[in-house]
Amino acid sequence: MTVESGRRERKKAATRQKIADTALRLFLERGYDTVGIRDVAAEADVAVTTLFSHFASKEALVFEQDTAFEQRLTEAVTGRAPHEPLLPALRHEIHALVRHCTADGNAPIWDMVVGSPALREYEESMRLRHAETLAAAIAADPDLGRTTTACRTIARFVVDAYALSRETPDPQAAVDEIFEMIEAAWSATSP
Amino acid sequence: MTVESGRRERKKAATRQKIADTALRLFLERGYDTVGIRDVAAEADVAVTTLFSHFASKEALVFEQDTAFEQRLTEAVTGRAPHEPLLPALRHEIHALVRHCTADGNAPIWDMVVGSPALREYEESMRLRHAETLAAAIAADPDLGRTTTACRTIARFVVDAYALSRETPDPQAAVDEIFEMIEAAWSATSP
DNA sequence: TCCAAAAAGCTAACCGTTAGTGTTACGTTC
DNA sequence: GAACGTAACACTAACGGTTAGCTTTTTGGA
Repeated sequence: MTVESGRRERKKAATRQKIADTALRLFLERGYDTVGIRDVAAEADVAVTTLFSHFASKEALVFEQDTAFEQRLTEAVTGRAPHEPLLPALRHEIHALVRHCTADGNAPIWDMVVGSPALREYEESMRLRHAETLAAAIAADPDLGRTTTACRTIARFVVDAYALSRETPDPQAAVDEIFEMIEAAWSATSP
Repeated sequence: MTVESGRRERKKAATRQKIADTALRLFLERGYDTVGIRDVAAEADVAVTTLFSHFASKEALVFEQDTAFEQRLTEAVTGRAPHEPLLPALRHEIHALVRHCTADGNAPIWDMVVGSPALREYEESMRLRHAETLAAAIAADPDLGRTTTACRTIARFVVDAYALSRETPDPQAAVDEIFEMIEAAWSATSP
C-alpha cells in the first residue's frame, strides 16, 4: 500500500514544476508559437514523453492553475455560511478571480493567451468544464431547489461573466453589471 | 474586375461539395478519428492541399453550415418587424435551430460531434464567434439602447441556451425554461 | 540486498497542416 | 482567336504536436 513517503512525490512535483516554469519562461521570451515542445523539453532537461506524462497538451503548460481555479469556484458555493445567498458569494469570487487575472504581473501571460487562437480555444473548453462542476455544486445544495437545467444555465452565465468582464476596459464594473443580469435570471427560477 | 461568369465558380463549388460529402460519408462510416485527411482527399480524388484550400481544418469539414447558422441568428435580430421585441424573436429562432439539430436525420452527425473532443471544442469556439456577431447585431439596433456589455452578455446567454438545451432530454422545453431566465436578465438592463 | 513499481528516457512513427513549386483550366483583353 | 494573367489544383517534403513501444533508472519496501 505505502503512504508514498514523500521523496517520490516531491521529485515528481519538482519535475512538473520545472517543466511548467521553463515553458512559461520560454513562451514569454520567444512567443508561444515560436517555441516548440522539443525546445521546452530540452531546456527543462527532460524527455518529450516525460513532458507529456505531466501535461496533456502544449496548451496545458500555460494553464497550470486549472484545478485551483475550479476548486475556488465550487468552494465559493459549498463553503458559504448557512442561508448565505448563492449569487453574492459567486459574485465575490468572480471579482477576486478577475482581479487576479488582470493584475499587473499577469498581464503578459494574458496577452499571450489572447494572441494565440490555440490558447483561447483551450481556455474556452476549460471554462465549460468549470461550468459543469460548478453546476454540480449548485445542484447539490438542498436549500436551493432548482432544476438541473436552471443550475447548469446559471453556472454557464457565471463563467460567462468571468470571460466577458476580463475583456472590458473596467473589468470590476463589468462583473457587477453582468451579475445584476444573472441575479435577475436566478430569481426568475425561484420555486 | 470580372463577373466570374460561371464555369469556374461552378467547378470550385462542385469540388468543395464533393470533398464535404465524401468526408461526411467516410466519417459516419468509419468514425471521425479513424479517417485521416489523406483518406478523405484520396476518396474525393483531390490533393491534400486542395482540400485545405477549401476547408481550414479537419473539423471544418463537419460544420459546413457554419455561416448559414450565423446568418440565421443575426437575421432573427435585424429582420424583425418594427417594435417587435428582441427576445421572443430570438427564442423562436433558437427553437427552430434546436429542432433542426435534433431531427432524426441529423442524429448520427450530432452523435459523432459529441463523441469527438476535437469536434466539441471546435463547435464551442464556433459558438463564441456566433455570439460576437449576434452581440454586434443587437448593439446595432437603435431602439434597444443597451450597453455594449449587456449586448455581449445577452448574446452569450442566447447561444448558451442553444448549447445547453440540446443536451437535455426535452430540448424544446429546455429552450423555454432558459429563455425565461434570459428574459429576466434582459429586463434587468432596461434603461 | 533484492524486488516491484513508478518515473523517466529513447526511438520512431502518426497525423494535421503548411510552404514551396509547378501545371492546368479558365476568363479577359487586344 | 491568340496571348496573357490568374485562380484552382497537384505534388513533394517538411514541420510540430502527440503517442506507441520498449528500455533504463530511481525509489520504497520486504
